[in-house]
Amino acid sequence: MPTISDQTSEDVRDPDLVAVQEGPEAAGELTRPAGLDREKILQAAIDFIDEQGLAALTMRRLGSSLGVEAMALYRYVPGREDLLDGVVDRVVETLWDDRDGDDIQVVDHSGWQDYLVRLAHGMRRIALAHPAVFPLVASRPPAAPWVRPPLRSLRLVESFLGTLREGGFSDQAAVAAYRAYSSFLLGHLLLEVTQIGAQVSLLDQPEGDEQAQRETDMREYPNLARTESLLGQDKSAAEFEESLENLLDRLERVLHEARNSGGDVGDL
Amino acid sequence: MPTISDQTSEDVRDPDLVAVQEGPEAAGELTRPAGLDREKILQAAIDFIDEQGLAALTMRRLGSSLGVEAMALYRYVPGREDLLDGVVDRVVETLWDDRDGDDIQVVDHSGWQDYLVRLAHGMRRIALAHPAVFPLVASRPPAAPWVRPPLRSLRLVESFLGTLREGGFSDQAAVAAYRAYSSFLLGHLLLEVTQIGAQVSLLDQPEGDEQAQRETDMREYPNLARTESLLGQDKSAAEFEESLENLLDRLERVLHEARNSGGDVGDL
DNA sequence: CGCTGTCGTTTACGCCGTAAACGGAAGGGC
DNA sequence: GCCCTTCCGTTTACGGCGTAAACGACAGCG
Repeated sequence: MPTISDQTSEDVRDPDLVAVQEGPEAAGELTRPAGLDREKILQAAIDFIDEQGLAALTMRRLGSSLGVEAMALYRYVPGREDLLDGVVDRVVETLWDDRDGDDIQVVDHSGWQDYLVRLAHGMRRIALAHPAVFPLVASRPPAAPWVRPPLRSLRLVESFLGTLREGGFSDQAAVAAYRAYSSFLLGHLLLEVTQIGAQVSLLDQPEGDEQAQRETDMREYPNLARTESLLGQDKSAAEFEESLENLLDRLERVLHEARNSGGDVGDL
Repeated sequence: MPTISDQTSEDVRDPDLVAVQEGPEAAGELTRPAGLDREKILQAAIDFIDEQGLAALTMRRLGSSLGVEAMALYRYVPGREDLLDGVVDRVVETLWDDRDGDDIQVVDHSGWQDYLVRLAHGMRRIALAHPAVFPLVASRPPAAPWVRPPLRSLRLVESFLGTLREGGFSDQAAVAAYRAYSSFLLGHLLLEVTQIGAQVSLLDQPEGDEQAQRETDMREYPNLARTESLLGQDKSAAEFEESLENLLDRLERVLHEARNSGGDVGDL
């Protein structure tokens, strides 16, 4: 499907120009995706995963979603694996596009706590915006062993460490905080998007006799049966804030203890 | 490699019985993998992933690792996806085989704190024993939306909730603890096995001129450059204990506050 | 006009998951 | 002994995958 009918703005233009199929640079960059480039392909891949899921993404299908044969993609992308890496990079980079994103890169924050809160909210926004892409962000092998998902870029880790240093953390404490923080973020966000995916996939196959089967299942699990409605509730947002605050408290405690007792700045 | 040489106990047996290729039930279940069954296939898949990685696992290769054509597997396993589900189940079930595993299912513990510590150590043992399988444990869609990886079985969640109830938690607090605990476990363990994988994969391609390239990279990242050796250190075990203790402290605080102030047992 | 470089297409290959038909041995009733 | 069913691994086959390589078509430029 090459972008619905035959276009609107083009039909008005000079006939001979239209006849030669429209040069790629004419009419700005808001035309249809006729001319390929790497960014357009990556964005199309992100959209595709958001809509059809990661498993459905193949080079052939991605190509045809761009109105092009699969092999055309290989002029801009070395292969499927590199495409996925590019998708991850591009998604993570949207962190800087955020209203809060600007503040993250600016050196002058309202303190490291503010920075960590903004960063956490930014990553959560990304995860929720692309729940089907986030597992990729979480599990693709990082550039270096110490680049921990979901904080997947050197630039980001650099700003993280710099901010904590300015906040009074020693190098050791900053690194320890980086690790604790990334564990928290990854665990919470991955579970949150997994839950979204599971809820969606359960709607597909309602099954006929779930009632009888469930009761026999639940007979052996009284605690599950009793708390089922509680377990089903989604309080992700509140739990996220709670866990985040707890982590900040913990970091603050470490920081103050280190200040008061001089010596060992400790491993958090 | 069909379990070293040709066996010991079989060679002693009556020749004509041995000649007819050995019936599947004879000589116990410790014979070579001649007769297939679902458990043998799942174990072979786990071994295969541990050795060659998840991406290398195909039905054809798994078959030939068992000395059999790919299609033979389909008599015991409905398809590849179900095979992977089976792998996850089987790996998680080894939790009960542990020395501590026995204690986990026994009702009478030395308190819920002890239970949570044993459970955490048990899951960590599994993750480290099968680092290439663990991402599967982390990311496969769970049976129900509220079954949160890596605590992937109803039985496990049931015993978790039951233990906390016995420890004095309200249903709400127990469920909240379950969520906080699974987030912590998933985040920490997934990052720990990712790091293992990354270190291994970096050894494959040492590259010639990494020195010059790294320095140009690092010029823009002073905090990274300064803390590089710290970032490279692996203190996963200590951090795991630290985070776990912190989580237990937090839960304990919630529990006591709820006891003293009666009313709202809160969301942790 | 023809040369050259750019970019999408065509063709082809080997591997994948798996449906379906097949063959041959095991075991049980006559 | 025989045959017949049942079990279980193999063979064959199909469509889809990632991607290497050859192939036009067309734009810009001499």
